Amino acid sequence: MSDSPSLPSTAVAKPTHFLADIVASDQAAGRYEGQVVTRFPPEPNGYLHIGHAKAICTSFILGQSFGGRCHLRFDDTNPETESDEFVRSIQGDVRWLGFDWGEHLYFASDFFETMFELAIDLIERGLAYVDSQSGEEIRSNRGTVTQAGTHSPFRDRSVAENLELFHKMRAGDFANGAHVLRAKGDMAAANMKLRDPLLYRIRNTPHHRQGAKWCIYPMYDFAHPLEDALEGVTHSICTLEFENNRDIYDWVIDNVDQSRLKTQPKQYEFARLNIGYTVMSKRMLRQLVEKGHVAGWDDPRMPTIAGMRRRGIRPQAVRHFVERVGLAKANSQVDAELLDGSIRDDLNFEAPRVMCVTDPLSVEIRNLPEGQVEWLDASYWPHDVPKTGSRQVPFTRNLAIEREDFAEVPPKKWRRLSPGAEVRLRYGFFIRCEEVIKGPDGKIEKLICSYDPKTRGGDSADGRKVQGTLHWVSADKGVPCELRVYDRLFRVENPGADRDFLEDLNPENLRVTHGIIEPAAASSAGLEEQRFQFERQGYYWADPVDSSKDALVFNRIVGLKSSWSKPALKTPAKPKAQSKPKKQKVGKRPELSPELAAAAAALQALGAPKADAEILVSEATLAPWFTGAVAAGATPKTASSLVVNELRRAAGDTPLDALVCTPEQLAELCGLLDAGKISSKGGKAILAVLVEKGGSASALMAELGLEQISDPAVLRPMVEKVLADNQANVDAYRGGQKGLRGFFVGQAIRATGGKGDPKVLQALLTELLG
RNA sequence: UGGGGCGUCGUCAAGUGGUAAGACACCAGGUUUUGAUCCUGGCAUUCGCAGGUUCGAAUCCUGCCGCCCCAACCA
Repeated sequence: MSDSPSLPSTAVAKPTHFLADIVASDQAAGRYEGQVVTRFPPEPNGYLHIGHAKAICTSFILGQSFGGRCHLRFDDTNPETESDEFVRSIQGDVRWLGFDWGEHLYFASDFFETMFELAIDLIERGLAYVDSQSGEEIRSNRGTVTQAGTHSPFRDRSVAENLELFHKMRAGDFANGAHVLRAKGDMAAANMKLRDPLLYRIRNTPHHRQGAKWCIYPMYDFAHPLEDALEGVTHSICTLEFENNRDIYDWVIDNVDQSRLKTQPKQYEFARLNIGYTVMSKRMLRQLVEKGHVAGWDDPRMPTIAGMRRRGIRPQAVRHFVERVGLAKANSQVDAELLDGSIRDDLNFEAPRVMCVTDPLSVEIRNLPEGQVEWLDASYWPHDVPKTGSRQVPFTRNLAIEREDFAEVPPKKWRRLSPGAEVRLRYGFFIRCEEVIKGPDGKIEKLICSYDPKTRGGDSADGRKVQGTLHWVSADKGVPCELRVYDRLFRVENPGADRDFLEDLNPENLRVTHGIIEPAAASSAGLEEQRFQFERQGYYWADPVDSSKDALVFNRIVGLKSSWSKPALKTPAKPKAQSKPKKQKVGKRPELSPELAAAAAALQALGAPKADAEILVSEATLAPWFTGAVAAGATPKTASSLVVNELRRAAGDTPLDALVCTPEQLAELCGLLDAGKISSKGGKAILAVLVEKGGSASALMAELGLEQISDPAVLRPMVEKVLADNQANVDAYRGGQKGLRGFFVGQAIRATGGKGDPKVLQALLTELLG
């Protein structure tokens, strides 16, 4: 679009999901003059969460990758819950994710005047009326899912009266709820949303952007399509629960004054994101904050964008996660592990490795004199991260190691420290534990160790091996710090499924410890959003709110994956593959009514198989095709099969009694099929043309070149060539990979230009492949 | 219950009549001064179930089963 050069469209890879298919085909068909405009339309009444991130990424990337754009629009049509605070936080969150709406920032409220005019126009054309029923009356007169609603007694008010009332509504002459504006829909519609949907309601409440200008506000179903159309949106993407609203969306677009609309957008729905062990609903998130279960909307345990940001997750990780999750229409719940994995993948190449002991146990190096400092060079990066850089780490007499890295009685396969054992201190020396000092309560207070000066850097001169490598920090030179280790917010995968969701809260979703960090890391913590990997512990960064130079506070962003856990604490793995119940009860096929049964029997008498006959009588337009074709000489079985299995699909949206072809033409096609002149595939190709244009089946066969080749002598060399050209697959097939059969059939059919008789081809293949 | 959707590996998800992609998880080996990373290999004879059509069906037809959404003056 010429007026919007703001979004670089080249950098974004094209997605491959179903919405991308729709956009691509719209562009190919030249709809919207090839333009693609999407929008992200949050209501400013809460903070954005990771579910919104999916919607944001989807809409922005879809727009950008097809050379279009994506708008940010605030759907602020309900003044009672909305505020500027949310407008600001949402903008910040979208920007943080890396998206830019350029000049295309909109507010539904900026369109209020236009919407009002459009509503007036609807009233003038008799398509909307002012209803003065109470809310309760409106509800009860709407009917139920199985019963039609009843018309409002006010439905037939004159245009003049409607106009007058609506203007008075706007003027503030009425109390909340006194009147509403409704569209004249269909009170008997199966889709409840179409039963005279509400367009406007009275709300004597000031609006966060419009002030006291309005006291009537448009409803979502009226406002949303208009916002889209007024902005020039082409593809309006939302979540599955709006599927039922699509009909009104279209109604509004179709019935409103067309000259005011920039585009005629269409709505498409995708499945919202769900993740295990957390909640995503605004209501539940608000409760967590308001009841103090978390410290705020940006608490690092929250699935909010603000929470993730404060936790230290980078937007790149979120975007990668959304990409991995995919996009479809099936309700689903993503494994929480996928998010963690995405965060680790991102940080693995971003975070320099440093050492921090999160739960210190004192170690005294007996043979290193007090005051002596061995400075050791330590790389910031492991061998497989292509980055360079290192720092000096002090090794002194008093050290700290992780309390859980020592076991007085080591379990099997223990690769850490234990009495008498030797381990390597990373980048440092080998040490051996010689003495364990306990306090009066029996708790281990200190380990007395010796170090081997000849192992400086971590390699022994004599080639002796050590059972493991531990991270450590000099207690003399290290810096104390607070560590906040976050775990899953909830202890069950589906919070609230069996009880109040608050009872499912994980009591250990935050563990605070006091540790010690090496000096080099301490001095760069908090600088330029510095993230670290604390070796063998996880990824951390300084909390942006609570950490300071004098009092370091680190958030654990995500732990490292570990294939080791203490046997006693080993978390029970997910219940292993409880394979689904293979059998399920099969339902009964409903009985045919006596009339239909008689009709079916008559068709059976004509030669139709029983199952086909029952289907043929199920729709009035179906049976004539069968009887007509049989009357024209078609074999009953072929005719019924064609009508039942193929005709309707080939007809598409065209009613069967409006097709241009005739039962006689169908009969001719049956004859070709029966005579083996064409394959079933060729028959379908002909049928597709027949329903569109009609004509002679045999003429079409000649025209389309579909006449079947059935002579084995002609086909054999072609099949032989296919096998010769695919020797590797032949070997694999003979080696037992029988699935390749389909590959050969496909190849053989292609080799014959689609004309080879599949039956003969199959026989040849059987013979030649053995 | 009427209507609208959706069922493909433990979890997501491609595939629309011709070899059941890929990712995460998992398992087994290898590298490793992080029990991490990385590398290699394995991981759906079968697509909710049952019939039918077809040389050939996850894909077409019929029926059934299961889950989600809709009866706010919320969005």
